[in-house]
Amino acid sequence: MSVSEDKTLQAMGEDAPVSGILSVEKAQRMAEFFGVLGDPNRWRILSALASQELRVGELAEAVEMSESAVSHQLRVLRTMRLVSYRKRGRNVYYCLKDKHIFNLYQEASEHLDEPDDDD
Amino acid sequence: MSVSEDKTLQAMGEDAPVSGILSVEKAQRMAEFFGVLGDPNRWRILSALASQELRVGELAEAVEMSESAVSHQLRVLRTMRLVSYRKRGRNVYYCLKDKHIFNLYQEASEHLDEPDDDD
DNA sequence: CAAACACTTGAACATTCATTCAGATATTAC
DNA sequence: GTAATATCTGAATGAATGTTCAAGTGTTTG
Repeated sequence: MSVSEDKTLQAMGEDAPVSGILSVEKAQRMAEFFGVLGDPNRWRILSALASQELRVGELAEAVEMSESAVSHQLRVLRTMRLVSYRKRGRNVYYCLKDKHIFNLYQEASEHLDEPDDDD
Repeated sequence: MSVSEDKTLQAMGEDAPVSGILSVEKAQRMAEFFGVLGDPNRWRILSALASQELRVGELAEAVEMSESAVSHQLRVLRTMRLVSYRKRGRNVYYCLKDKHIFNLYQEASEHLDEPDDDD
């Protein structure tokens, strides 16, 4: 990326100075990331991992999904670096990778809890 | 990552005290909201509105989409209360509804820009 | 009034995506 | 070694989703 780094409100449009529109590439990356958070079962998995490290089997039982389905979703979450894991024997323990997920959750919650001023 | 002393962390699991898992309903609402942000064209629309209020036609031209497609997406964004609008004559002006979108963008950017410590 | 304009809506189509199911890999137990 | 356990993977199926196209509102202009 040739342009300066983004930290603020202005950052959103700095890729296209004239119209202030996100570049297709950046928009794509944003969409991919948020799309991963666009599934209820993935949120349940993430929330389960918020309190403790869990094995795949425990995770499957906790969120009431098949182990296969959980494994598939964990791969997606791994790809987006939302979870990390460590292998011990034939078990694999997963946990949240960083704190961004909490901030995103909080920000979304605030938005969803906001009253409808006007519509 | 550490578990205690983070109230946002606790909030994520407060619906299900035992296992700390988000309720199906809450997970569903989260997924619906983030799912809306899981499309590149919607991000381009939002970024276009970040700098200025725009009509549907202008928006369509700016993001290089058909007016119909833009209108469809604006309905989705309206449903999630991410944009608001005002009618003037036969024109409809759209703008961003609140600042949460900026915080979400920034948080996601930080996450995406993070180096891969381990994998 | 009719025509042009701005925007919205509904159905159809193509694509994407999450789960299931069967099988594969890898580790531990006997 | 074989059996059992834990997880992963690939193909297939069904559901969800975004765009296009055509038609539908509502508003302004001549």
